[in-house]
Formats: sequence, structure tokens, C-alpha cells
Amino acid sequence: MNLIQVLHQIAPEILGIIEQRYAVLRVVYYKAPIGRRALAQELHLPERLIRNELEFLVDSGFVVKSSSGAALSAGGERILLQLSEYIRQMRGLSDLEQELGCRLNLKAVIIVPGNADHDPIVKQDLAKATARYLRRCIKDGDILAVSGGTTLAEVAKSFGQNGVQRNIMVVPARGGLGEDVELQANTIAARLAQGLGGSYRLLHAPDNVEPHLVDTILQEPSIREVVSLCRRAHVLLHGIGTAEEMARRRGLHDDHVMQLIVNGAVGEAFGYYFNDLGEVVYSTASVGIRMEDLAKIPLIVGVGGGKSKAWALLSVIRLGYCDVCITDEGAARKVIQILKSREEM
Amino acid sequence: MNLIQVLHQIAPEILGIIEQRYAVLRVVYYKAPIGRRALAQELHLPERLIRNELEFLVDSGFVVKSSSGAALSAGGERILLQLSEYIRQMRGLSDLEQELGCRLNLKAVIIVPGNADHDPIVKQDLAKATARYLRRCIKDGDILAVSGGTTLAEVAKSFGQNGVQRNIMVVPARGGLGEDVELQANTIAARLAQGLGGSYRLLHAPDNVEPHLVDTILQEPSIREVVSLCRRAHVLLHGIGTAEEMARRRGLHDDHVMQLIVNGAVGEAFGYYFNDLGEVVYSTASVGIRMEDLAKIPLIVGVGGGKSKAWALLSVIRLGYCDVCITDEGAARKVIQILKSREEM
DNA sequence: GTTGTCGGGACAAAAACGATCCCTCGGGGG
DNA sequence: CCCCCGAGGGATCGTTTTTGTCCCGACAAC
Repeated sequence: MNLIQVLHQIAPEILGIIEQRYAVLRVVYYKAPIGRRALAQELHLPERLIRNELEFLVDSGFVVKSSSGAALSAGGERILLQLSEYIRQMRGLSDLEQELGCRLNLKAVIIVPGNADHDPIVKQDLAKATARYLRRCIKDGDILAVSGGTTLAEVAKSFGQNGVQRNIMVVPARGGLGEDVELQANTIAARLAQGLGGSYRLLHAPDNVEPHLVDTILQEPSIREVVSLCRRAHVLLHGIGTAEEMARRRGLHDDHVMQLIVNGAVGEAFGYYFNDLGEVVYSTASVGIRMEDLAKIPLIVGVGGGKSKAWALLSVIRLGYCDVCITDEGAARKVIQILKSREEM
Repeated sequence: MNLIQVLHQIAPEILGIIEQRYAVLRVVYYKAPIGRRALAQELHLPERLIRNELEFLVDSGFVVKSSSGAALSAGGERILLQLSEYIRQMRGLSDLEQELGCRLNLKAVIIVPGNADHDPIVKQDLAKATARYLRRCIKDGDILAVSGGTTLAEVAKSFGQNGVQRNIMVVPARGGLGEDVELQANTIAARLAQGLGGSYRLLHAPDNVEPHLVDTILQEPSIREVVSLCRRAHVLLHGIGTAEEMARRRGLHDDHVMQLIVNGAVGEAFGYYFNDLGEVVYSTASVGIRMEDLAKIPLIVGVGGGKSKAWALLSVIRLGYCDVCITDEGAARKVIQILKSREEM
């Protein structure tokens, strides 16, 4: 029995204290400089309590205050990092990771605390965790294929700049999709390449294309080349989204979206829509990576958080083409719950 | 940086909570069944607080209440054991053990939390730790020699009964001394033998004997045999006392005692009185083990707690004939302090 | 039977908390 | 250049929780 378990039993109230203090630190870190009131609103805690916490943190030297609000000191950032590891343990996330990995046959699972549906900061944590993982597993000479979406955009943002030039090629795994340039695979590929100190290619093609045009488009040499790189990727990083979200981003009509949902579509990946058993219920023609290419990619990393994405995660993982899953506590617990309820049936 | 250090920084108040809860558990364990008021008095805490603590502990199932007071449940004893290890870590006793071991060239150091001078329960903890250590290191066929004193009496008491018969011989390392039968080496040897499941011999001789009579007494076969066993002991366990305490127990006159103290005597072992540098300043003739026999004993364990015994401990250890030291936090910190102040000089 | 201590109930004092105020100040936008 | 917003700090005040104390009936030991 380790210290955390003992504490759980002998002094359960302190875990709340720690989590609260951790929550404050974390928000200050991500939102610095931030004032008491904003902090209180963010954390749904009374302002006075925030004041006490801040006072303590300032006295301890973890937080510095300026006229524009509170920010973490260097020591604060250090302690936050340390603390986050123990928070994971406290919530039993290490165990949860093991359980998920075992049940779903994954090479690795990384779970960050919280629920991205309710707390936007969790998405940033997720992104940071993904960035850390990527930095660790990408080797020189690798080709990294990336998809789009808000989560991966966050990953790219959290990457920062890496001065060291490395021989890494980042390619978008899908074409252009929807409106927001920040969420495009192209944009993300470029950002990630910067962050990793590598180079990148752009895929100048729409993702959503008339089936009979796919072959024509692929004859265009610049597109062909990128797609071919993509299919030889060593690592594929893709954001996992709900079917509905993806269908809307693709600009499908409302009734078409409804149709998908009625058919049980919960997840989407590279133009294929799955039900929660991992069966394809609909597919759109797609420039970029295709299902049959996935088998050849040594490492596929799926990223997605929030309880609402649990079914999507499950469906994508069930496909068997996901080796590493990076998600959050909300989604992970829901997935486990779904799996357990299925066992009982 | 481990969890405890992180907690120290991020939430120092919780260490207090833990220590307090631990203190309650410990007292309940040693004084069961005990009531709120007695508990409050013992711990110097307000009664109401004790009530809250007890309520929590009862709800958690660690404590059971009867009409005669509170007592630990099986789960409570388990958690207390677990907790004590972490308390050691919290107070940095593991580090302290290492430091002492290193500075004084000891094979092993065991330090229990607290100060036996102020809190009698610490002596019981010390005894329990000693018992645990003995159980671990005594092998079949060993001869164990023991001295007397209050601390060792406590060790014997805490040993309990061990049903398993083993081939272990316990012999007293010194003769009879003073009045109280409970503190005699003979009594303790007998008790320890029972606890260890071994056999014992008694040394029917006074410890304090006229010098010219020593040889005569040693001619008595029953005495000779025990002393000879003693000198071939594999393990020697001796309680460390202050020179003054031992001199008084030996029944020396007040002015003689004063003389000793003026001469710098701070520690005593087997009839020899040392100053704090480990030099012999006085010796009485002694039946039983002698200084020159110590070198031949493979494992010498010294036990003693309380800040007041720091100098005695230091003097005995400085002799070089102590391999393992079992003491408490109060004494250990004082010893370190003494050593450091000497370095500065 | 007396006595001491047990747990539990009750209650006032005190402290902590929570929700708002107000004031001052600095920086960015008009 | 000035104004205004949001920052921190301090203060108020009713409410809730915690704390300190006392008392009571019960049980066990003497």
C-alpha cells in the first residue's frame, strides 16, 4: 500500500485540499496573468477562498503577483509538474491506463486528469501530454502524418519552438476541411514541423471530394507526392472526433447528419464513419490516407478527450488501428463504463 | 522529489493533520481502551478535537468504541503500521539514519519518531522497533546476550509470545543490579527467550562486586559457564543509559556520582564509564561481559532513546563496539547537533 | 454504594466563510 | 491625452462551521 492509498484512508480530506491547490496552480499557469475574480469564476470557487490560496502560494513563492494578475514563478511551474504526476496517481489514472491498455489491446495509454467537455484547460493538458509523448517517440528520419481538428491544433500550439533542426518530415494526413484555417491538417502539420524542428509538406486538396474525382486529383503530381509520403508515414497522429462533429465540419446537411446518427455513427476517421463496435456505417471519398494504409503505419496515435468522445474513441480503437491512445479522465472512465456494461449484457 | 517533499511545499498544513491523526492512533493503540478525556490529556489537545478525530476514525472503521473507551480495530492496527513508515519519511528519519550511520560508522541505524524523554510511548515504539529488528536478525543457533534497564525491559514486554520453538540461547550479559526485578538482565533474558521461542540461562551473581572477589566468583561453575556463553555470544543487545542513571542504579553514593559527572562521565556500558569522546573515566569491577570481549562479538546492538541520552549514546558508539544503533528522533537529532557543533570548533 | 471515567448531548463563544462592497492604480484603447 | 476597464487590497456583515465547555446517565472497579 503506497502513501497515496494510506492517505486516502487516513485523511481523505487532504486529497481535496491538494486537488484544489493543484487546480488553482494549473489555471494560473494556463491563464496567467489572471485576477482573483476571473480565477474564482473559472474554478467555480468563492473569491475569498481563491484569495487565501493565492496568499499562500505567493508566500510560498510559487506565484508572483503583478498589477495585471497572478502568474506562476519558476518554482511554481516546477511544483506544478511534480504535482501533476501525483494527481494522476491520486485519481488512479495510472491504474486506469493499465486497465484500458489491457482491455483494448493498446501499446500505451496516457490519461490526463479532468474532463475536456467541462473544462477547456483539460484540452490544453491533453495537448501538452501529446506533445511530450511525440517529442519522446519521434526519431530522426521519421515521417509524421497528422490530421486536423481542435485537439491537434492545441497540440501544435503547445509545442512551442524547438531550435534544434532534425530530419523529420511532417505531412497532413487529410485534405482541407471546413472553414477555420487553424484546424486544417495543413496548418497543424506546419506548426508541428516548426515545433519539432523538421520540415513539412502541404496537401493542396479538399478532403471532401466527389468520389469520381479522387483519381483525377491524385494524378496531380504535388498531391500524389504528399499522399504517397503520408502512406509511408512512421507515425500517424490523429485527433478523434465524434461523428456528428466531423460530419458538420465537412458541411453535410442536417438531415444527412441525422441519418448518420440514426445509423449509429459515433466516430470518424479519415472519411469513414463507425458505429461503437468499430463497424463502418458510412464513408466519404477522401484524398489523403485511407483505411488500408493504416495497417502499414508502425505507430498510430489517437488523441481525444471529453466524455462525449468516449464512443468515438471506442469505435476508432475497436478498428484495431490505434496503437497509442491519449485521452482524458472523463473519456477514459466512460469507455471503461461502456465496456463493463457490455460485459454484463 | 517524492510525494512527501512535494506535499511539504504545496500543502504544509496537511503534514500536521497526518501527524496528529497518527498520534491519536498511536496512543489509542498503546493505551486502549482509552476515553476521550484521557486521550486529550495525553496528547495535549482539546477534547473536542479528539472527539472529531475519534468520530472520523470510528466511521472509517479504524477504531472501535466500547463502554470503557476506544481501541484500534484490526484495520486500525494495519493502517498504523503503514502510517508509521510514512511518518518516518515525513520527518526525514530515513535521511537522519543514513547520516548517523555514515558519521559514526555504524552498520545500521534505526530511528523511531518522537522523544522518549517527553513521551513515554516513544519508549514503547523504540522497544517495538528493537523487537522487530531482533526477530529479523537472530538466526537459529545464535547466542544472544542482553543487559538490563528500563528500555530493554520494554523490549522484552513488547515481544509477546512466539509459539515456534527455535534453537536460540539468551544469556544475561551482566549480573544483578539494583532493586527492581523487572529491570534485571536475568529477567529480561528470560522474557526475551520466551518471546523468541528459545532457552535461557541465569547469571546468579551481583554485577557490582569488590574487585578482588571477581576471580573468586568466577570460579563458581554455574557462573563461569554463563559468563563463558556470554563471551561467545553472536549478538549482544544492550540498553544505553546515562552515566548518572547507571551510577545511581548501582547504588553509588551521591558524592561519588557527582565525582563521576565532574570527570565528564556521560555514558556507561558493562561497568565502564565514558566521557563523550568515548574515553573511559572510571570503571567498576564487573561480573559478566567485559570490554575486551566485545571485539569478538559479531553484532552489538545498542538501544536507547531520549534527548538526554544523546551524550551517552555518542560515547558508547565512539567506543567502536556498537554496530547497530536503535534510538529515537530526539536523541538522534541531538547527537547530530553535537557532532556538528564539534566540527565547527 | 461510591467513585472515576466512559460516551453522548447540548450550547454559547469564536472563528471561518461567503457575498459584496469600495478604493486605488496601471495600462490599453478611443 | 484622457478615460475606463479590470487588476489587487481592504473592509463589512450575515451565516455557517468549528471549538471549548459543561452536564448527564451508564458502566465498571473498588
